[in-house]
Amino acid sequence: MSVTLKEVAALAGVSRSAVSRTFTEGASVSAKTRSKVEKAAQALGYSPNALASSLTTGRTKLIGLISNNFHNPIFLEVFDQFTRALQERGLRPLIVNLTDETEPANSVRMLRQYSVDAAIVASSTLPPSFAKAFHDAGVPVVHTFGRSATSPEVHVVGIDNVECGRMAARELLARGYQRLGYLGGPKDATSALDRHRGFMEELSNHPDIDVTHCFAGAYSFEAGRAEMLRLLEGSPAEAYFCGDDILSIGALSALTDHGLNPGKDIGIIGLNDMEMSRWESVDLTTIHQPIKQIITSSVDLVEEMLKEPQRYPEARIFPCRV
Amino acid sequence: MSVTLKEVAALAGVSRSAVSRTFTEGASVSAKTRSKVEKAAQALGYSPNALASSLTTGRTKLIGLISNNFHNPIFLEVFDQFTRALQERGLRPLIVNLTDETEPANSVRMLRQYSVDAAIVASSTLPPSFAKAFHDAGVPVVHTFGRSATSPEVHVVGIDNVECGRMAARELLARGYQRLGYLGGPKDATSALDRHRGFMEELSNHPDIDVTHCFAGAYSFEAGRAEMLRLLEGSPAEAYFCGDDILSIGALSALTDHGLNPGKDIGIIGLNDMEMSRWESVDLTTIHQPIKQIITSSVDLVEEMLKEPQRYPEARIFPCRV
DNA sequence: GCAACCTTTGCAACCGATTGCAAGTTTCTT
DNA sequence: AAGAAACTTGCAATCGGTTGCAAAGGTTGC
Repeated sequence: MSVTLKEVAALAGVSRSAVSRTFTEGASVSAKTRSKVEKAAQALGYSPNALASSLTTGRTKLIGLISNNFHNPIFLEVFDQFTRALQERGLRPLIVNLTDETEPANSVRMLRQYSVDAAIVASSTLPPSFAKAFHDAGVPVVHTFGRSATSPEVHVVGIDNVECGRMAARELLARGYQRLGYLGGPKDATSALDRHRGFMEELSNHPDIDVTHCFAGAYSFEAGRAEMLRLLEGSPAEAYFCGDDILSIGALSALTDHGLNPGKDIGIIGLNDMEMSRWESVDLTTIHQPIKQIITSSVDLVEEMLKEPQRYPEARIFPCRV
Repeated sequence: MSVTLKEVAALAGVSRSAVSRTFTEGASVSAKTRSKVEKAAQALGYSPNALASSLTTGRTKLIGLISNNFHNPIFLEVFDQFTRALQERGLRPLIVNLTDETEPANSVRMLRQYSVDAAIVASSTLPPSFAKAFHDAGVPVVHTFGRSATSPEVHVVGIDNVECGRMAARELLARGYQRLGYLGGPKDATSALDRHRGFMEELSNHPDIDVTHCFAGAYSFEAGRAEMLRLLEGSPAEAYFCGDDILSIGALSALTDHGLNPGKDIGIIGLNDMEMSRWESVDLTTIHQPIKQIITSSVDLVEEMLKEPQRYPEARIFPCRV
């Protein structure tokens, strides 16, 4: 089917080792044989089989990219950045879609079958224990968008969600709102829980402020919208902090439908910096998460782990801004 | 590092072949040895190395998934569906992000290095020649969202974009508009060109209708919005057919900003059925593309090609509806 | 011109599996 | 109970590469 080392060696009139060495960085080959080999390889259209060589070298350059978040539009950008960052470094992303699956066992087995060099868990709705399962199986792992505090067992790259919650609280206070609300989603996202915690923490210093909370049924436009509509039936707060931009957009849509003016009648502050939030003519106030840096840093970390697998777990936390 | 066949064989007290056969569908092993092997494998936590076996079997179950479309939100769903459909069938997606890259040579080489069993080119902005490069290199390929007409050389799965253009024209005519416009994007998307052609074709039967066209600078919200704003400066048509929903949404936003009421003051018809189009309180009329079926069918086709590589190229075209 | 050294090269073993073949077992016929 | 047929099993070669080792070749110094 495809051209092999042997055929190139035969054509070039050298041994198989010579061919192998020509394509190996830093191996000992004379200029003369190298050029003979290169000519032969060119003629036959040869390129080395990465999988076969991985057998002896123990490196596949395959990186498992694992996520369960295929609905939040922000993740399209996440995948874009990840795939590009990986391929720029000569690594290949092997995707695992975890929708409807929370058990790590399967993914771990699959990725070990393909001998990935490392895995990236990109999700805030997967528990730290999930990432740890890879670590325990001997697969170097980075948990991107993970929570730092409770898992010093694996590398984590992300933001300080508690601090983001505080920021949101401070921002709304600064704008003079008196009755605040938190609009969150399902409790399985550790990130949103942390944001909630930070929000409450900050407000506990202001006993005069009235604060309520409520939770939508999912992290989705529909759920955010439905929840806000429900709130509008009763007596809503003056401003809400939404656990995620996708909820914010839903909530905004509900406000508009009710003829309310977001930012004037009811304040909304989101988090994630979705491209869409800039689209809306009413510009949503949002807390910016430096996605690009987070991802670059995650991939850096992966590369470092390839060199030094036993590296001590590290948390890289990036600051956010309103 | 990880457990190998040999160790399992040693523990179970059988030959390596016996172990290999217990993990191979339809191989000849007695119940007794099978159970011995399974027990040993269990104890050691063994699972076969897919890459090593690919060496002899010639099958990796790796499928290249190639796209350059990481900005249109509809593609998050596309990736979701593709990755799930592939993994349900025991295949693994190896992603290639083609942003800023139009030369097939690199991707072809890379995917051959990893001996992918097949490739899926998922994009309407990549030329048929791109997909053909894989075919020529001996890699079975399916071009999803490709154009059927001019490339009987590779398998194509998608919709009839010309017919979609006609549908849009008929729909707008049925609503009684007299002055119609086409709002397209850059000319590199064959899909949008075909839609344009169908639109014009249909209208050529109605010489009494006034038709204009214009092109936005990109397939993006911003570009659609900017172009519509520009149109509103002059004397816009009564209704527009947009080459893609993302343009439609941008255009809608422009209308709203001008205090116009989409659907009443100016009609807009889009194409792609973005989730977002349902979000807008003003519901955008859009031509629905059966994404899920298209993808399932693409993956079916990939599977069939694995069995029968020389299969004659086929175009699978799905109907759309308004 | 010779010894000591460094570079280049091929041999052969190995990575982790699969598989054709032939020998050994078991089961079925008659 | 003997022979045929069917099933199991291990050996050894193979897939496409890599790499330690030792021999061969080339330099250098004296």
